[in-house]
Amino acid sequence: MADPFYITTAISYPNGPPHIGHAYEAIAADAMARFQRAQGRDVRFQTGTDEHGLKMAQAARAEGIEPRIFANKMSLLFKSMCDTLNVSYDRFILTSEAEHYRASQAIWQAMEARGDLYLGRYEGWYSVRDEAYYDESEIVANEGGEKLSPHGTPVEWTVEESWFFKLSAYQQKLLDHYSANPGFIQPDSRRNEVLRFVEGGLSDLSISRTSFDWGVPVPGSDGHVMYVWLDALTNYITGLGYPDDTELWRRYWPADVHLIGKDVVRFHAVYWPAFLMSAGIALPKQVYGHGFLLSRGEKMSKSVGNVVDPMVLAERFGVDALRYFLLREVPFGQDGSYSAEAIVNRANAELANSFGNLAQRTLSMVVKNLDGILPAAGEAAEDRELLDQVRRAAKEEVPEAFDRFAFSVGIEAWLRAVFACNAYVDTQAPWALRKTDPERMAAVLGTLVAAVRDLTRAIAPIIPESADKLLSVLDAGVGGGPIAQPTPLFPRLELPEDEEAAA
RNA sequence: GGCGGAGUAGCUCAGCUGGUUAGAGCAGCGGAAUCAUAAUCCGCGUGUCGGGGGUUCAAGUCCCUCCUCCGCUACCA
Repeated sequence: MADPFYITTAISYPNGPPHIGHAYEAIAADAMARFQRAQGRDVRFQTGTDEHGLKMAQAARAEGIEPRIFANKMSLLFKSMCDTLNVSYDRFILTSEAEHYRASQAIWQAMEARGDLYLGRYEGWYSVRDEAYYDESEIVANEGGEKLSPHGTPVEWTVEESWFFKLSAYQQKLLDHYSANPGFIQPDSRRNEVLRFVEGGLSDLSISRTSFDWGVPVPGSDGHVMYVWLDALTNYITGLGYPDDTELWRRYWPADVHLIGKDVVRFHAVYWPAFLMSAGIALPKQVYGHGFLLSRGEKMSKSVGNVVDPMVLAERFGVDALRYFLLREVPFGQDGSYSAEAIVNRANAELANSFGNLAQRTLSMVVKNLDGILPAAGEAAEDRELLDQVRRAAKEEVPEAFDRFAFSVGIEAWLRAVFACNAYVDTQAPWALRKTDPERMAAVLGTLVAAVRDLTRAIAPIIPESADKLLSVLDAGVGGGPIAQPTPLFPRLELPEDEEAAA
């Protein structure tokens, strides 16, 4: 049986609709999942939403509905985003599901049985109106000397009973794990930050709350619900059937990679492995913290009004153009910049003009001059040379890069091969051969067909819909039957009027 | 404050353990071609490699220092 590969995204916090960052992570994880499937791995891919915690409870209250109703409603937006973007998840998990409660309580009890949990007191500046604790550094005083939260609400020093996890006991174990598994946290820049953080010492972690009740109840401790991150992280094993000894569990745990944003690296690279060690569960093989997408170089925020709705982009530019852009433009792991004109430029130059047009001109000539019958690849030196180059890109360079999340690197290698094909077309000039040497023309077109097929398969994880469309045309000709007159794969995009003004 | 990263052509960036005339893509300019979504191909890049100092036969590439930006983290008020 094929080698298993379990990949997860972080679960999204749906206190608002999905933004481009959620789409980015889902698309990257999907590209990896599709790539690994194409490599023959037995892939399990999980994503979902994280619905507990104070902010969700507050957002629900603002809409005047129950947290659970609100959560389910918002979660649907994320699921439908994934569906629209062709994100091929096997499991879309909701942390409000009953089985997730069971899994979260089970891991709690396993940690408790280890002796790592104790009841203590959590103290801090608490705002009754916000139902939230604020750090000392966030507190400001007004003219009367009254302490205020960042939102201007009064705060008071509050002491609350809370369960704690002995995170401090895991400092050395974590450091040992990091050094024994250098690839555990990627990229290296994130790894170094985590190392320094852990080396600096770990405090015990407050893992329950009594100030609100929208969460997983702590077993045997009325009034306490679990700290939202404890239950959120548990989603990765809930989805495999934990705590039951299921087939999924035996097959896919430990996960191959948790793909997450750089903002939540600490939760995944410090807290989660410590929880798992405590519960006696194997650790995931890798935590990969990707970068953020910036809007024209600036952080997206609701107040600036530059938050981008991925569904609008997909509608405007096409799902594959969007997927391609996000993975092509930004070196994965780093922050990157997005803009409408950048999408249009990439999609037009690389997808429509270079690759789409290569397929179009090739297939058009096959239909027009060979009655749509796919010819065999040529045997001349220049034919072999081209195919060698294409195959080196498609079967070595692209997979090597994709395997380590270096999507932009792989796509660049792919593009160089596409350029080589276009140069080959111009050099060979099959339209001239049509009159002088029809056999040679067929050999040239056959070479191109073979090249296009390899290139399409290589890029399929990035642009699955378009790749499938093209491959189905090519496959139709495999039995010797004629292929139909092709239609352009990628429309040339126009920059929308309002974006032109903004540019 | 501490730790880390970055500052290279108009733009985005490559440049590994120091070594031939510092590179790529995009944009721009010139030319060719006309099969194709006016889509392609070929040619053209003298930039104080952030500033200053130093080590070396030789430094974007090492050392010191200064400036700017970013990330993680600490702390004071």
